Formats: sequence, structure tokens, C-alpha cells
Amino acid sequence: MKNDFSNEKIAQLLRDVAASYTIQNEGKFRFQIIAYQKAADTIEGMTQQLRDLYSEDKLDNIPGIGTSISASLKELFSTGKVNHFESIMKDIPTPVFRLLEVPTFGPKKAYKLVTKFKLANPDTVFEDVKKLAEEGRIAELEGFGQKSEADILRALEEFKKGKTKTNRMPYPFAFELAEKMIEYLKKSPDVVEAFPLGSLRRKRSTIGDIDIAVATKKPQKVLDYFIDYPYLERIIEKGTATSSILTAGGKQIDLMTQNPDGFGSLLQHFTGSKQHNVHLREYALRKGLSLSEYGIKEKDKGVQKKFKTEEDFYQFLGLDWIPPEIREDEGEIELALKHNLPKLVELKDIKGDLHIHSSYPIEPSHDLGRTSMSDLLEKAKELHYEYLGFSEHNPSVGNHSEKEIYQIMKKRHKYIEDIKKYNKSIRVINLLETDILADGKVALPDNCLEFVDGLIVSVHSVFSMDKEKMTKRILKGLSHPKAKILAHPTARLINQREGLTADWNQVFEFAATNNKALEINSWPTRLDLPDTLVKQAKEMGVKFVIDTDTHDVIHMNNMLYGVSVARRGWCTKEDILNTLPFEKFYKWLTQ
DNA sequence: GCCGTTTTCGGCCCGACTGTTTTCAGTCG
Repeated sequence: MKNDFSNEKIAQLLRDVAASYTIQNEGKFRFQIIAYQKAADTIEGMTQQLRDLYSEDKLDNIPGIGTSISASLKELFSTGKVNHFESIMKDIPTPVFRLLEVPTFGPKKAYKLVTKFKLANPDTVFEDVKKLAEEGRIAELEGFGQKSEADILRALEEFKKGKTKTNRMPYPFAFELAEKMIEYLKKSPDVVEAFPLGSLRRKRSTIGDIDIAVATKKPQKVLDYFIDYPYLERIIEKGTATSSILTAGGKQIDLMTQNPDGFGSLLQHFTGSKQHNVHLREYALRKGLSLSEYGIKEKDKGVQKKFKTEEDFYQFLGLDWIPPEIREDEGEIELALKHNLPKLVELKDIKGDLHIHSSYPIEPSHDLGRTSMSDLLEKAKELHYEYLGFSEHNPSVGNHSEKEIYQIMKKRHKYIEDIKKYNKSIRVINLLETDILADGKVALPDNCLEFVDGLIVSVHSVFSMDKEKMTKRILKGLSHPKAKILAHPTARLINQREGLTADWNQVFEFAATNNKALEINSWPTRLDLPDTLVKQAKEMGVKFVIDTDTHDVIHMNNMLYGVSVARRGWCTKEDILNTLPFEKFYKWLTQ
């Protein structure tokens, strides 16, 4: 292969092709534009790298990528460029594509500015446009005016501060922002109901804008109240049914209103995903029905049928209600039609948490927990768990001799045995989170491991390694007879660190055949294994445990985030080992 | 350019809002 294009880069390239078509002749290329954008969406949501699929000759059968684009991708990987793309893009100056990163800049606006002012340098284009706006020259252009010039300046300023089209925050952070807004909205007497929608309701691991829906008979009053929000920075827009604001933290909140008798269709519409809705509407259209946030219209009649609840809306179309977490157009519509949707795992199914760092002084290689074992067990009772696994990091190998480590482990074992005597209501499992070293060995010698029931193994150092080496390393670590759970498998940190590169299919196959579990880690910036990989692994027969990776007793509340990831990965109770009662779980762990 | 439980040809989701316009273009979700 002559190059190393990431999915992200390829998606960007396809979007640039779509933008070029838009600039050339939007009407003529309408459906090509949609097709290229859809392909880009698909690629952005994939966890497998296209370049790997290409080298395995598996580029066909990706939904949204047909014969034409797949041929282009093959050309891209074998030659480093695509002639067809280049001919489409050749008359569009590169600064145009840079400007498209800025919210409110679409292809037409960007092209007009770049060509009218002959902006040639992609590296200075933001500064160049800013200068033109400050000099009042943009307002002179046809189709622009004082206001749009001011909007451009502001958009550039906010872009500089980090408001881009692609910037997303971790789910739990968005969740809190939304809660705060909903609490505020519910104080208004005109608000009948208020719900978070969009990717927030689908519980994606990262969230762009926050969407909120309100049922009301007085939309205008609610919108007025909305823009009175105390943490408002500015109003982005406000109409008769919807409004958008920027909050003090620079985050956008969109509000949609609807009469209570049509609230079901509003929920459905703004929960998305876009692909789910498009697919659902295409299906409805074939039956002569037109769907929107207001309800369902029969094609030839003008009457709008309204729906109070989502269940009614889906039912009218002959579908079962679909859990928001799987509304990603991954086959859920077909299954809902056949009344054959999976029953997804729920928080109340969880019977124990295995990844808990207590404050027990084990002199670890990484961070120690802050809460004592007995306080953690109290919390486990509160959560109605049956069992809890303590899994501090292994004692630091660099700072101790083998003999010392042996003593530390022996002492901890005795301590845990004592704890068990005093805590009869929660069963205690003696685990250890152990590093998989760069050579694939687990960090502790075998004789020190006789004191634990099982190992949680994980990668905590040397993250960049070539794919083959990393895969071997993980498989070797997981091969240890005591190793039962691979913790936060990709080691990604949302918005901070890319996941490590490994052949996940190989890892999943190994886990499935050797009865090893993969962890779904609930830590807000981990959420690892990521949902799309969970789905892939599940299809290969892999079992999971959902853990919190608790370092302080309050983290034990994070379990719901991991459950959301499992649900987005289509997991049922049967896929999750820590839904098992203690005896069965312990048997699996120690067999 | 993609796709198929009416189709391998002939369709392709539906609407809100703003700004610059007198009926629409552009962007967004």
C-alpha cells in the first residue's frame, strides 16, 4: 500500500467531493451529494479501518458504499489518489475546504468568499476573511449584508475558541448540562414535559449539541423563557417553534416545542439518528405515508395524524417501539417490523462490579483508590449488588523485589479473607488489575498470583506499537490462565488519546473461544470497549463484564454509562457476565 | 451514487430559521 489514509481523512475527502458537487451544480448532482455525504457518515462511524479492510479485500458490502465509491477507495489505497475526485475538485481552491470547518460556513458561502476575494492561501484563509469582514468589504458583496458580515466575524471568533462542526463532549458532561437546563425549564408553568433528545437520548459516547424537546400549548412563552436562561451567552436563533442558544461554556442547546397531542412524533423525529429517520421515512413513503415531527400524513390526503407517544407512532407504521440506543439504522427497523427486537440489558440486571480500586495500601504501579474496602461494600449493598470484586493495580514491579511483592499479595489476601468474615451480605471477589507489559507478559510472577481468584489484565503503557505486535501482546497477556477479563481494551481516552491499534477481530475470536471476557468500562472519558466494537464482538460470541473502574466510592454510580454502551452494542442480559448470580459468575471466573 | 419484502430502473425524508430578498438561498438537524 502506498499510503496510510485514516477513516477520518477519507470521510473528509468524501465531504469535500460532496461540497465540490454542491458548488458546481447542486441541482444536477443532488443525489451524488447525498450519496457522498452518507458514505462519509458511514465511514466516520466505523471502528475498522478502511485501509485494513482494503488489504483484506473486504471493501465491498459496506452499507452506503457502492460500486463507484468502493472502486474509488481501492484506487486511493493503491495509488494515493483518485482521478475522479481530483477532476471534480480541480476548480475549487483549497481554502474553500478549510473554511467549511467553521459552523455557518457551507460550500456556497465559502466558495463565494474565496473566489470573489481571490484568497489563495489555505493556511491564512481564516485571518484573511476576518480582515475583510473587519474592513466592511464582505457586506458589499451581493447576497451579503451588515448582519451576515457580523455573523461571519462572530463565527470565526467562536471557531477559534473551539466551536467547530466536529467538536464533541463526553456523554456524562452533556448529560449534566442537559439536566440543568431541564430543571430550569420545568419551573415554567407552560412546560408540560421536557426531555433530552438527539444523541443524548441515544446515549452516544460523545455529544455535539444538546437537544431538548418540550411539550407545551404555549410555544412562544416557552421560547421566551428559554432565552432567559441565566447561563445564556447569546441567542443563536429563535423562531415560532424552535430556538438555539449558546451557554456560558460555549455549548449549544437546541430547543424544540410541540403541542402535547403531537409530542410523540416530536420525540421520534429529534431522537434520530438521521440515518434511522431517513430509512424509516423511505419505508413509510413506499406505503404512501409522509413522516415529520408533526405526525404522519397520508400522501394524497392533507390530514395530519398526530401521536401523543412514540409507541403509537411506531405502532401506526407496524413497528415495535425501538430503544433509542439502537436507532442507528443498523437493521433495527427490519427487526421491529418482524417484532423481533432484542431485549437489551438494563441497569437493574447488574449484580456486581468487578473493577474496583480500594484504598488498600498495595503500593501499586498506578493510582490507588480513595475509599476503604468496607465503605465500598456498604455502597454495593445500597446498589443491591450480590458481589464486588476488588482489583487494585498490581504492586509496582520497579520498586519491589519479587519477595516483597509476594508478601504484599499474601497480606492483602489475608486482609480480604478477614473482610469476608465481617461482610456476609456482599460476596467479595479477590481480583487484581495487572499490566500487560510490552512483551505480553503479565506484570507479576506466577507465584504471587496464587493469592487472587482471577486477573483483570490491561495495557497501561507503550500504547503505540504496530498492529501485529500489539495484537500478539494482548493475546499473550490474555492467555495467562488466571487472566479472565481484558479491561478497557482499546485504552482510548475520549478527546485525549486515540485507541491503540490492534486486530480486534483476532482478539474477539480469541476471547470467544477461550472464554475470556472483554470489559465495558464505564469511566466517563473511557467508555471502552466502544459501542461499535461491542456490537462486532457480540456478533462473534464474546461475553462482557460492565465495570466502573472505581477509584472513589462515588464512581460506583457510573455503572449506567457502561450499561448504555452495552445497549448501544445490542447486548442482552445474556451477553453480560456480571448479570449472573454470584455462584455462576464465580464458577466462570475460576474455572 | 446507492439501493430493492411492489423495483436491477427509477426513485431518493422533511422541516425550521435567518438574512437578503420581495419569493428565495443557504445552513442546519
